[in-house]
Amino acid sequence: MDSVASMLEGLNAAQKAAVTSQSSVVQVLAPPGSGKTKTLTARVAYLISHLGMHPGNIIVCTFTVKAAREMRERLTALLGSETVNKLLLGTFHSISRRFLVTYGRHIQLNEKFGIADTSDSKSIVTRIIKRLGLTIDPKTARNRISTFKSKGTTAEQYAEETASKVQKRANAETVLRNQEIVAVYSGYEEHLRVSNLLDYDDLLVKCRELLRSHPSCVDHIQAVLIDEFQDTNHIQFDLMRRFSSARKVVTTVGDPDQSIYGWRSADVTNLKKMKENFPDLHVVNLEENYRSSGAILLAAQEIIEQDQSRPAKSLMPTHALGLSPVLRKLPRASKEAQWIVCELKRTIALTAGLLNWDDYAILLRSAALSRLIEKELGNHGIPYRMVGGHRFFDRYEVRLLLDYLRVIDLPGHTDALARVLNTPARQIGDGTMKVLLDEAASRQVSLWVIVRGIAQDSIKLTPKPKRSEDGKTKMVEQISKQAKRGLETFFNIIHTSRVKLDETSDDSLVQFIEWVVKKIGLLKHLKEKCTEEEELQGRWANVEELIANAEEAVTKEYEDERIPSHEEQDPPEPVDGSVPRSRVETLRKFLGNVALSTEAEQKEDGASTGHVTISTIHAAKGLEWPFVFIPAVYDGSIPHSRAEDNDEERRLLYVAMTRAQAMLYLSYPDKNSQQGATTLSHFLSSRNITQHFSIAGPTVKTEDVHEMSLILRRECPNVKSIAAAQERTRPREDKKFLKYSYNGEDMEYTDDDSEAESKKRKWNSTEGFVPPGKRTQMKGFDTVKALMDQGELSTANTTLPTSFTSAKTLARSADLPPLSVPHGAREIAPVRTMLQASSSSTSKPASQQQSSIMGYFGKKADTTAASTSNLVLQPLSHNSLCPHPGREMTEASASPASSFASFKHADDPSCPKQPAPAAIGLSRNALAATHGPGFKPPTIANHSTRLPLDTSEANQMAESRVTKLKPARTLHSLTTTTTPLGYPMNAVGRSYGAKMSMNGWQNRTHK
DNA sequence: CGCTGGCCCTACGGC
DNA sequence: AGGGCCAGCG
Ligand SMILES: Nc1ncnc2c1ncn2[C@@H]1O[C@H](COP(=O)(O)OP(=O)(O)OP(=O)(O)O)[C@@H](O)[C@H]1O
Repeated sequence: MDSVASMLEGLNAAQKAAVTSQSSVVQVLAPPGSGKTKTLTARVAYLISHLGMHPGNIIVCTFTVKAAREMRERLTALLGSETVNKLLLGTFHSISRRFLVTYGRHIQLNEKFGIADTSDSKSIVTRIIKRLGLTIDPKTARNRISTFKSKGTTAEQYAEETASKVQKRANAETVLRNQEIVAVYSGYEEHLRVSNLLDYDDLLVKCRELLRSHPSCVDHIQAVLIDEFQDTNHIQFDLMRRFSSARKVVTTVGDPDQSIYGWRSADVTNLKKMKENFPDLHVVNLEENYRSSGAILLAAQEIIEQDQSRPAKSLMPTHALGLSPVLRKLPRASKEAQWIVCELKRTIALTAGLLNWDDYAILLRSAALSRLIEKELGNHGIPYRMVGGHRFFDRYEVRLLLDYLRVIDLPGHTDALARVLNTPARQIGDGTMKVLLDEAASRQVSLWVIVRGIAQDSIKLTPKPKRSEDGKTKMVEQISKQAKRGLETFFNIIHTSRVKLDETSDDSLVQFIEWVVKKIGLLKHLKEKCTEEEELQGRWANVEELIANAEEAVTKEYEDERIPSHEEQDPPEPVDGSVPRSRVETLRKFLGNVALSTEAEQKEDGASTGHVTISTIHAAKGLEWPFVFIPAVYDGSIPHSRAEDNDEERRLLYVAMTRAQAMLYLSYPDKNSQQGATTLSHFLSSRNITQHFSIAGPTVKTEDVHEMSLILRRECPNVKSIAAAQERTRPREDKKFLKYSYNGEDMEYTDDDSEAESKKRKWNSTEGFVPPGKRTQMKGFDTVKALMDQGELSTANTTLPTSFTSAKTLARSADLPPLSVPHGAREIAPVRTMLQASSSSTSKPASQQQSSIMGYFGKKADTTAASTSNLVLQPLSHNSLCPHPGREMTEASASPASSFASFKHADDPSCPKQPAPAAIGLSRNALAATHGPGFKPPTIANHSTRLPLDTSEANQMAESRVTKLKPARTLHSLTTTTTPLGYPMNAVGRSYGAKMSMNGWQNRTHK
């Protein structure tokens, strides 16, 4: 079938196996960047176009709103928007919400329910704690309650548990605390119930309740697909089972190493529970990484392998080693921000149009770290966007308007009501508020009923006796005249708005909101609040953005509120898709979307140059960028001082690093914002790690740009424009505060010619940066080059610096099997052999080499390791240096344009027979392999047929490289062959990748 | 009693 | 940046 073929285009064999699996339950377990999401997407397409499933009968769950958006885009490219809009696609929460809106009445749920967001929950909990005079911290209480809910423990169950503990005379203090929690928990649940609110956990809990008692709601569901399964919690697992109960067709993808949501009860063991629940589970592992450069992966791999409990797993780069990642120390956070921006501007200029601002991301452990960076970006007029963290919908002015809308929709929403009742000020202060709330409590009605009653004079509060100054007592109204007037004003706003909302009219939701804004006098209120014009502008712009967002939310064709049941699943062509539902419903849908999305979706204005993304690491999950900066990598920030799970913090760093495609920068300030001295994150401080980093950013030579274009699969700017860019760009080198990184002096490097030297500096964990002259111990990235540079190619000549006392290290490398080869390696052993063999051509000291390779493949040796490992030390023949025979090799060596490495030889007599052609060839090959036999690797020559780049120019480019460019950068390509980075997958009979076993994953998930 | 302004504290992560 | 708290004023 042609459509299937096109659907499978660009997938490797293992991915295809997962996509086309005839097994009903498929689980893809694979490392970052291996194409899990891509596979899941293709599987959806396969289920629809090959197996003929109806898109309306397929549930696709992602973990974040952003991921859902990304998935929607990818699917739309495959299937077209009409099909994709019918899918039940979204987060667990949004899908659950839709089921509850549609069928909630079956479980006595008022389907007009509102959603209690974080600040609602917080204020409810705080109020209860105050009312009961408890001592527990509201945030702790809220977290505990959420944990109970997501594990399925109800308030009653927990109360019983606690009671039984009391009888067992458990620790008195804990019992007391638990009793407080019991009280808050039940009070909280009660409050939600009477306000007709569901909190985030309730959406899942209630949906499960619905499906438990009415499984027929999902009778029509033919397939369930779930991304990022490692971050699902107990209830979500159960929901997955129930969603799929009719056909039991499930596809999940996940990676235990990327589990970063344990703090909200995500449970990695859900991965292993799949096997228990679905014995005929088909497990597919993917091993090739298509995202990142080899150097980035080496560094990231080294990080994750610090986790001792983690089994070794393989992760094969498909790209060349690429540019060395950077780890940089700066004097202060403000300087760190300056350096980042400087480096941003330098690299975007030097890459001559290869990149735009969209290609940069700055990933943060906590959102608060963004402020200095935002300021600096603003100073330089660089467009940026903050994702995650401090939320747009939590801004004062946005929140205020939203709360009004929520009260209009649901006057029983007491918390929202309490927040807006006296904003803008209406003489309804604390005193009045207390009177109103007490009255509501004693009458057992909502606050709204009291407000309405007083405003309409149907409720009159009896005056209370009060002692005046002269000692006499007299009767005083509980509600002052001014307060009463305020209540009337407020009631009027809500009431008339509500009437307007209900009446049939052609007005859109946007017009309605604008009307409400006027009615509130929001602009006037903001004018009074803001002291500066600029602030007002900003806040008003936010209000406008919210309104624009409402328009968008409503015009979205997908996410019909109600889930079409199976009878009506293929409804006759809608008379007119735009027939509006009632405006109340539209408003409710908008408010629901708001509560379930972190950020307002923003439209890009016109033809822009894109924007830099600033994001929390959590929110960056599943995404990728060509250039990634991770500032503030110091202890206390990451791992965060309040984090409970150190391993999870490490995985967080791993996730952040593996977002990068071509270039990765880590940095930290010497002093944190409170002037306290910081230390480099202990995840990064060991020599094993720092060896993977350089101190300064790349020089960005022509060949670097070319290599980046290969990694990014983009067309490479031509030589002329790159040269011109280099001519233009100032500064050309990354030297801002470089000296500080080197010796801790708070001074800026000015223009001088010592960069070349400083560029060679590498990290040393104990001494900071070691000047190149003193450095003798090097591994990994720069080893080969350095050894060549220094002519130190034998063990004897390589002395270890004292800071790197090596007895232990050497022992370690000697004791352990020298190479751990992943399970699947057997299939590609001949190739690997060549690669390993070639690596010894540099006569690197065996111990160094081993630990470097081991570091890549994991500490725990595989059983296959021993046999293969011997090969490392085998002598090699020149032939064996060619890892990809046939056409590829011929091309690589014959066409000057196809390999930079080949020029290295012409140029550099110090390495007469380096296996350099393999380097670029590797990445080319990898590309070719993933694109099938017909694929032409994007060499310059090929570009000339596709680009408006004429042959003479191409020749020029090739020539310029031969004659003019100093091929310093071939180093990294060369190094590619010294570690088993990637392998030419089309060189051997190719059952690579597809392994239907749990492999290394098994160990972890069966713990 | 309520409003306003100023001060300090405090910020992990997100559906 | 926002919330809580206090002082001073209407
Ligand atoms: N077979 C392939 N050939 C070429 N590129 C691929 C292939 N599979 C995936 N990619 C690319 O690799 C990148 C990462 O893919 P994807 O986001 O699906 O990985 P992932 O496993 O979901 O990563 P993560 O675990 O970080 O979410 C994407 O740019 C994707 O287009």
